[in-house]
Amino acid sequence: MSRTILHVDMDSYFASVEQQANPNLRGKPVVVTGKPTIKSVVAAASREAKKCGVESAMATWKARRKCPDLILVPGDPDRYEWLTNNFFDILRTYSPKLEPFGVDEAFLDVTARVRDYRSPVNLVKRIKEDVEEEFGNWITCSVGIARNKLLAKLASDMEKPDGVTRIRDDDVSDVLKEMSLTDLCGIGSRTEKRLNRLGINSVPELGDFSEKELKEEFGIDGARLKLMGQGKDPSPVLPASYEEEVKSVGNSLTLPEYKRTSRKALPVLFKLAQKVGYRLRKKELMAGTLKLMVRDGEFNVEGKQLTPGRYVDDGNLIYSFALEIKEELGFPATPTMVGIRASKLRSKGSFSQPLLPDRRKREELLRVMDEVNEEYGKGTLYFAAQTGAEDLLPSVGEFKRPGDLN
DNA sequence: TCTGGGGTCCTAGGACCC
DNA sequence: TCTGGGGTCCTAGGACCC
Repeated sequence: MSRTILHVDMDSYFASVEQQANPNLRGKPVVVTGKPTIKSVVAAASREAKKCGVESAMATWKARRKCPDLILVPGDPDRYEWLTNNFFDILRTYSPKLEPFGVDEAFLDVTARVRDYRSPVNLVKRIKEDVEEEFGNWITCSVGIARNKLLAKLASDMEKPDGVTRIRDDDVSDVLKEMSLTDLCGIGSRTEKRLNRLGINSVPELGDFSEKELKEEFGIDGARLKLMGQGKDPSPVLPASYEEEVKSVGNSLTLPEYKRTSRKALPVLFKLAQKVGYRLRKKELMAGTLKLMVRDGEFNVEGKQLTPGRYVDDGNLIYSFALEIKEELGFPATPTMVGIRASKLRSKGSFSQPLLPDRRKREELLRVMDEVNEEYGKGTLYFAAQTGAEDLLPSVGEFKRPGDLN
């Protein structure tokens, strides 16, 4: 039976949220960045900024050159996440089969509900009305309608912002002719190059290509690629909540030039460890695996992970394990980025053993620190080592006294 | 004026256990 | 003593997405 799948994509999400919240920003070229410095990059551009050629992932200095009046706004991830959950809740009232795709997109299988609205387009109109009612008229979404996720995603991109695009079954081959290989979600620049080497330069060519040869080149992905070339995608919409889906929590930072030595990078690593720890605690998660990543001067990224046999959510411990990994991994002479990622996550509630007194005190300390920082602003309380004084940093093995072990 | 920062999924090999 | 095969966990690395 034919399915009806929607792909709902918020337009210029972060930027629209800021414009909705602050009327002074409306109608103006706005860009949301991590930090509002000229060295960062564009996380989201308002439609006005896009008109001057500003794109996401563009360096802010470049964006400013394209658009001298550009307003930089620091992002507020917590607020976006909160809004995202509301957004998904709205969509769920139309179908429980909701699959979040990033923070501002979702697939929705409305096959069973289309009849109630006479046509999928009518159903989408209702969704758009709900979104406007909930978020205000500055926040809009674009929706693609098609028989599968691949095509729905393609469709939502065809008319933006505030668009509704339906790809009917009869139109699939005409639409695919107009698309480039990388327009298909799942084909990036690397895969495109490999396809080109096989003589495949367009989507229909991919669909017609020998499956056997595709499998020889891409292994198990070969069959999927051929289907993609034909506009086919059997994958189901997998219901999940945004929260449930978190598989890892990590932070990384490109080092400013004067910190690109092994020694100077350590305080940065310590800060990142604290940040990862804080985020884990806030989500009430513990991590069983930690990964340390470094990028060298040639932009090669190397990583090494460790599963220490215990679960952690304490930044100092995370740092301590990161140091252990570093001893094995070694650091490049000129590290340009460092990062820590925590995975193998378990909810804190699933640990039932009573804590040893040392551990309990430590937990209490962190809880108080987190509370103070939430109440009075980030960075109100921090460990002395976070000031960047290298001699205050914990060393390998610290925080791992016997009493600390599970 | 090279190239941020947050993620996901997949594969493949090795260790270990039954 | 030698043998096979399956399952699971861990790690490294690649590719892709927003």
